[in-house]
Amino acid sequence: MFRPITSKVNFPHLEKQVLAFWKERRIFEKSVESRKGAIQFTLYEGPPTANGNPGVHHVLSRVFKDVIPRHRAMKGYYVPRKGGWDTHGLPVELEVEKTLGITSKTQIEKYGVAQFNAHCRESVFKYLKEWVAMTERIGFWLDLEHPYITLENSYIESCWWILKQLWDKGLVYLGYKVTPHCPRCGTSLSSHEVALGYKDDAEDPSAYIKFKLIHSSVNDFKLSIALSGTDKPVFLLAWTTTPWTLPGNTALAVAPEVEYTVMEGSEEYIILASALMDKVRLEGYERQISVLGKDLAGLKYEPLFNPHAFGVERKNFCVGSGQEGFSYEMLALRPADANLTYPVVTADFVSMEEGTGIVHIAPAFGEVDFEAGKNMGLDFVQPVDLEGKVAGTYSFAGKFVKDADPFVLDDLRSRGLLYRSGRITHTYPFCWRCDSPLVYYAKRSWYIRTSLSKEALIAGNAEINWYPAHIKYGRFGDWLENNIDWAFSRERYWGTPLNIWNCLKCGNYECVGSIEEMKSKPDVAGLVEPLDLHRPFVDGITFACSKCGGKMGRQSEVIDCWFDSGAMPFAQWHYPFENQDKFKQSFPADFICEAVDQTRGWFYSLHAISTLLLGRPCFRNVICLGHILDAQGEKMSKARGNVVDPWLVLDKYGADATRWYLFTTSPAGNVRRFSSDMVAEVQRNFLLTLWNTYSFFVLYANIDNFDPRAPAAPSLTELDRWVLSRLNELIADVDKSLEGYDPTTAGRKIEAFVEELSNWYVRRSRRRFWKSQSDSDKVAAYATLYNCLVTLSKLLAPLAPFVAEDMYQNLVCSIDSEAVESVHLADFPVADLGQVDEKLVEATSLAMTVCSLGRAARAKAGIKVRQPLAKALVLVDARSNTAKDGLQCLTSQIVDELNVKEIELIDKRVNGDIPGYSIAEEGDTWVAVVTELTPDLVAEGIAREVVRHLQTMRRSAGLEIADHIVIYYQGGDSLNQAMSDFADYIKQETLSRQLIKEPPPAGSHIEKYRLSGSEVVVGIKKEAS
RNA sequence: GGGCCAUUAGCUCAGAUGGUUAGAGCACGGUCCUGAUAAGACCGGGGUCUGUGGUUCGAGUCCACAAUGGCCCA
Repeated sequence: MFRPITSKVNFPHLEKQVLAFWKERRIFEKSVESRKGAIQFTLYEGPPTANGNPGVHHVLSRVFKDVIPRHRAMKGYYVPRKGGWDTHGLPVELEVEKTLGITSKTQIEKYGVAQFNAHCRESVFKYLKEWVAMTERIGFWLDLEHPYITLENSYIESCWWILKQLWDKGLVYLGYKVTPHCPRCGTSLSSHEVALGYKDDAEDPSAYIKFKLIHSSVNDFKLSIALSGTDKPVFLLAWTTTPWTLPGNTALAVAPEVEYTVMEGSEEYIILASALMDKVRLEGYERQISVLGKDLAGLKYEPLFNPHAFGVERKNFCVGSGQEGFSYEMLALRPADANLTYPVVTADFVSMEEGTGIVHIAPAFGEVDFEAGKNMGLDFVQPVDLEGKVAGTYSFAGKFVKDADPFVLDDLRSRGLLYRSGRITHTYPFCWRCDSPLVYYAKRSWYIRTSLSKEALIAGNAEINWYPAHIKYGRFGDWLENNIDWAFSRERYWGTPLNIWNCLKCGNYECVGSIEEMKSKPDVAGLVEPLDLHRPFVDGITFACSKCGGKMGRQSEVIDCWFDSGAMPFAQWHYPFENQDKFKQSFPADFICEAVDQTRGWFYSLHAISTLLLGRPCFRNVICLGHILDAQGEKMSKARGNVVDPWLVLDKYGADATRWYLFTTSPAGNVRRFSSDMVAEVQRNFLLTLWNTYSFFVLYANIDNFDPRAPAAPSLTELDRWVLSRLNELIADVDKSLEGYDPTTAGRKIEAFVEELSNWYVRRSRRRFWKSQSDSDKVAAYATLYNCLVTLSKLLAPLAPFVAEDMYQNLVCSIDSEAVESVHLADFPVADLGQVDEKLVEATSLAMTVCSLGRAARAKAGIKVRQPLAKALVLVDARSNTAKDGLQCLTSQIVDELNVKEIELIDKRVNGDIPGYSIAEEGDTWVAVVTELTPDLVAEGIAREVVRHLQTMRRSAGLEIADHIVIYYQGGDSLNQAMSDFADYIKQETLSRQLIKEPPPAGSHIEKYRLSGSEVVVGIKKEAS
């Protein structure tokens, strides 16, 4: 006996039982351990940043992370799955700042770093609970009992080791980086934060500035001819929206191959790009000559503000060097120079879209400017402090930069250096917290020299399979092609502390690669036991400089948390300090999976660290998921209030429905809209169809005491052979799709099969299950359907693990004590291609079309299917004998389905209407049904009508399917005729022993209705058994 | 401003390598079927395949440009 199945299933309830079963029997652990010794298949878990409650998008990535390993485990691989948690980083700090009501670094330091970090640690563990609960509920099998946690000393130590390796290879250096800086908060913002604060309607000055050329620097022939013998000053015209940056100007840039024009006015010459003359609208000037941008290169001009005259330092870029090849960028002080000039340079970033074609460069502000300054050895002048106030002795000194703008312009105007000024609205970033305009500011930062390994990064990427494929040479490939060094230090508190110490006496830098190394340094002091490798505790650790014996203190920065997560292939095992074997077995990963935003996040940090350290990639296959939007296509955000809580969906529809929806509704890489209505649809359309097929089987198999262990009856019908053919095709398709990291196609194929299984195989087989004699045909039907359902449970297991488990437990474990105790411990099905009969599949598909047309033909004539008809004429592709032959074998199925006495396959098309026939056609297929009814056919129709009523009555009387009844009836001639002519048929169909032509006795279930124009009374009574 | 992806019915999605009349599910209206079904069948309404050019005998499909949305970066 199988456990009886109700058709009214509650999936969330069922899933909780399955979860309890897995937990109690430790099925996950067994699914891993039972394959020990087999080839390993490795998943790297991209650690979730545990700084908030998990959302639907986290469910998405976690179910995709789950399905592939489940499949591989069933295929016989050893698939350990180590969980992990990303616990460091700015997001965690921000969350804590919010709860503490703190908004700046100064406040954090005042509050106390130790206490602040203690909050961070606590905050992270608070969310871990939520994450564990969600992970378990959705059936993501992951070892959460032994996860790696990035805040643990062992993890940090591995990170230190990695950095030391890179240090020893000369890949770590100190440089400058232009970062978006909030002058009010006094801190840099991450790119993510900057993205939060762009405003499209920021209003700023739009000023055209005149830079006075040093006449003697003109060496171009054309230019010198044009300007010879004149005393009129020559100006280069540049445009800016940030006048406050002008004191930092140290160069002007032109586009080398673009034409520039010298315009002559009454008092002066002005040079600008020819293409922009109309936009700038110089009035009262005449065109003199034209030259190319490169002809202007090398010209010198007078600074607008000579920094030396205003008490501001002038520096330039150079390279310093330290211990063992360690080098760093530095800015060296330049001597005061009253006759200072700045150069005109060429650059490819000069745009002809706006401005004058001559770009003002201030290397202290703006990344492009800074890079230009570094590459071309320009001067560096920083006239603004970190609070955004102008330094020095300018007339506008002490003012906030934006407030200084009008004063800068006034100053220039008074000296005749402002050509024109106005206002402009454009896009500009503001601090998302305090709304201050951001200032791009060059700051010191530690770098990893990834650009040196660009070729290796690109070569490694060639070995990785990306799903979808376009990421490989698209978003990720482009990112690698444009690789720049990784600025990995952060001036923050909660993170892996930077393991670089600096000698306060001689300036020497040393990188510490392990706890032991640190402890064994000469004169080490400040160690606090138990050791906590976080700030502020590591900040106090000092030791003696290996060069001069001076005191070394730690650089105060922490390491970018992307470095933490990218280090996980090593650090999750505390490699190389422990677990060297485990590391080797699990490197590289076969599979990783995250959303597309990780191309520059985790995908990159993994790839960069692995390539720099070992020269090869650390993952072979990667599914790169699209993002989830709300039902309207809007991004989900707390501010919009459109975030879907995954628990609502999980509680209402269950994890299988949610998983199935996420797998099948659109390809993994697509952006997708999430709506719980769609999850409901998946449940109705797929899961319930599957469930009903399963419960149908159990219902009848129990009535007939079907035993799948009995020797199979080999008398398979065409219908059985068809469904087994489809089943084996399905096995091959699903296996291939999952091997190819495509759960979407796998799920869709299963859906199509379940639809056919339910609506063709079971529909067409009902009579075989229902008939009273237990012959070999019936056994064949049971065996076939059983085979389909058991196989389905295994095919479903990776995708919908809960319902698969329930089916397997009931269909297999309940009757076979030898069977493995869970479907997830079973072997994945292997297709038997010998059972695939393509011709039969094709013929059946044709038969389905014929039935569909036959029903249409009946509908046109207004004849219900219950009314038998004498004959249907069928014409299939006239040229194809195979189609006709194939159909010939299936006529019994068509006869049944169309309720006709006979099918005639004809060879020639009949054109036009034929009297007495109703016709429907589609493509090459043509079906006509005879509409004429004989008295016999009418009587049979009535009999079927009666049966249908009786069946409904049985159900509404609450009888069991196998209960026997007695029938009482009264009615007109047509009823009497049908009851006597078709007595056997009626008795068999309705399980009745007697048909009694009398009024129903008391206690019968009675119905009155009209049949063929006369009133009938029918009663049924359960027969005492 | 740059890059990548997407755009097919009211909604969610299919539509190798270009080839008859562009499909499915949901939703809607009607009819039918049914002792597994919360389902199913048939019919119907609903499409300038985002737009504009181009290549071709032929374009939803290939190319260019544009629009809208999303993501990443400025």
